[in-house]
Amino acid sequence: MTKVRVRFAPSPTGALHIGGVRTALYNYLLARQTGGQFILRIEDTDQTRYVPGAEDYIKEALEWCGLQPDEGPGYGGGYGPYRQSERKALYQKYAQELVGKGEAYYAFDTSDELNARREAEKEAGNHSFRYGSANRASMRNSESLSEAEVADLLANKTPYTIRLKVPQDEIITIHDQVRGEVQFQSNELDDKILLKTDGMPTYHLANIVDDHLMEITHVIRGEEWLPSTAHHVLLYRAFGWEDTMPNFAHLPLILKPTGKGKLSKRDGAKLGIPVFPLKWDGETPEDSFTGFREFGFDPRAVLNFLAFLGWNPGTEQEMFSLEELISAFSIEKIGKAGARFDFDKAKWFNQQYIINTPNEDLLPTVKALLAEKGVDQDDEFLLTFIGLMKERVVFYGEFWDNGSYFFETPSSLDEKNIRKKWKPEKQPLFEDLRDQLAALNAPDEAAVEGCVKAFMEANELGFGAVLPILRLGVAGTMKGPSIFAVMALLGMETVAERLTNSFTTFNAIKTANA
RNA sequence: GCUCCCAUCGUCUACUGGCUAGGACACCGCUCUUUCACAGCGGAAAAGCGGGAUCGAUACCCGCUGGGAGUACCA
Repeated sequence: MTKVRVRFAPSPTGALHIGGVRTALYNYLLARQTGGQFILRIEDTDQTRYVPGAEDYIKEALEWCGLQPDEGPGYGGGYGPYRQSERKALYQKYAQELVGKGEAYYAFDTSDELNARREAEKEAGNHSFRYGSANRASMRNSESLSEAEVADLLANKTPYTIRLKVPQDEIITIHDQVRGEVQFQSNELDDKILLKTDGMPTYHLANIVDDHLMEITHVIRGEEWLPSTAHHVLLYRAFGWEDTMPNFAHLPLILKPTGKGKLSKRDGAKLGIPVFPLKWDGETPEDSFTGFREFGFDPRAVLNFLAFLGWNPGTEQEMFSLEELISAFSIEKIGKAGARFDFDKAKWFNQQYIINTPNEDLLPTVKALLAEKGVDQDDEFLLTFIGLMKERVVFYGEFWDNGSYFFETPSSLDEKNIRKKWKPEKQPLFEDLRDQLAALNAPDEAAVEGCVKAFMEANELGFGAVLPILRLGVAGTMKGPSIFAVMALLGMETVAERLTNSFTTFNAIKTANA
């Protein structure tokens, strides 16, 4: 396979959307698979939309996912700078080159004039006004004005844009690796602005210049770019770079979980699900969002989940490590239709990852998370705890949420079940069991089980009469791992103490309810 | 409005010009477990519609419908 150079080129206007992470992933996979380079380029040519911190967010998000760029701002590489704002002079030079070649021209129409024209056309019933070959001559530009007039306007520092001179009556064919051949009629295309009045390039110019200079071989990006690809092809042609034009692959969009349209940050807030990799602290609460990381996702699960949104290996395997994705990935297998964001599936992936990760590998994450809750337990205890809990956990945070009773007296009690199961008259019996357990010397799970079973037999009691009381008394809940294992880990001292206190509490609950 | 893209279970999807259209998530039931979960087993669940070409179409072509994107001195 030929070596590739691919780029992920986000705009630093806020938090990186999860769809962007998928785009980055696909680019990364292709680069790794071929021994090529994965490049991060920051497209910050719109100064009005620039958001401080967004670039750091993008990098942190990629790194959290394990998608380290080979080149990019802060990552080195011989094709820099990788921030478009630092390449301004370059774009101006290339824009001028195009004007010189007659492939682009100066346009002096102001935004206000253009808006007024659009309005007027609309009133006249023309809903699709565009600045293009059909009406270019009636606008104020170096195509319609005399050379002297243009020279004069330029000499007077009249603000201008540079527009691409789209040819007339041509069919532009693009070859998309996902969609096949797509054709556009050039008369439908407008003369896109390449250089804005502030001297900054638009996406179209900067993108083509950079992809060319950075020797990009494959452009893998969202489907929203498909319509403007015709312009991009025209640009390659205008520069005479057709022979090194990259391959295009336009990815299907990620759609809302329910309803119409593509996934938006509002869906996250509305449905209480993350749509960003990491949390984003905006200026206002409305502009602040949680991320998959904060939700308790393992980045491997996020990647695995995202990989399958719009791509499928064609086999029935679903769990893929990054390494496996690298070798299995292929552009040909990317789907064409938009994919709905299915949070349930994301949860399932996460659960699978947690279950299938060795306890030792889970330890650092779980330990850090418990430390925040003030837990200070030795690794041996924690490892057993993880083994007991991991198949009952979907998000990392649930190790604490569902297992805090391993570290402190249960804070909440399942009163409903206590009322149902607790028989005050049986208290002496359970005190007897408690004492028998307390007499055990550091028993393991089997020993605890043996003790309880012997007790049940001696008193002719069934599991249903004893186990729920033990569970409720020790953990406060009916849910959880084997009660024998829980007690063995907790130790008999703690067990006896909790049971003693629980009997009192149980009676209180009973009488309060009576 | 105009341009472009898309169309298999509720969701993500597989396969194929001829098969009971396969898997996964979610859902329902059973087993395991007197908890929860995991796991196993089973169930319900799909080719949008209409035309063609073909001996035969979910598959190829056309139209319709539906969905999506673009249409900025935003990316």
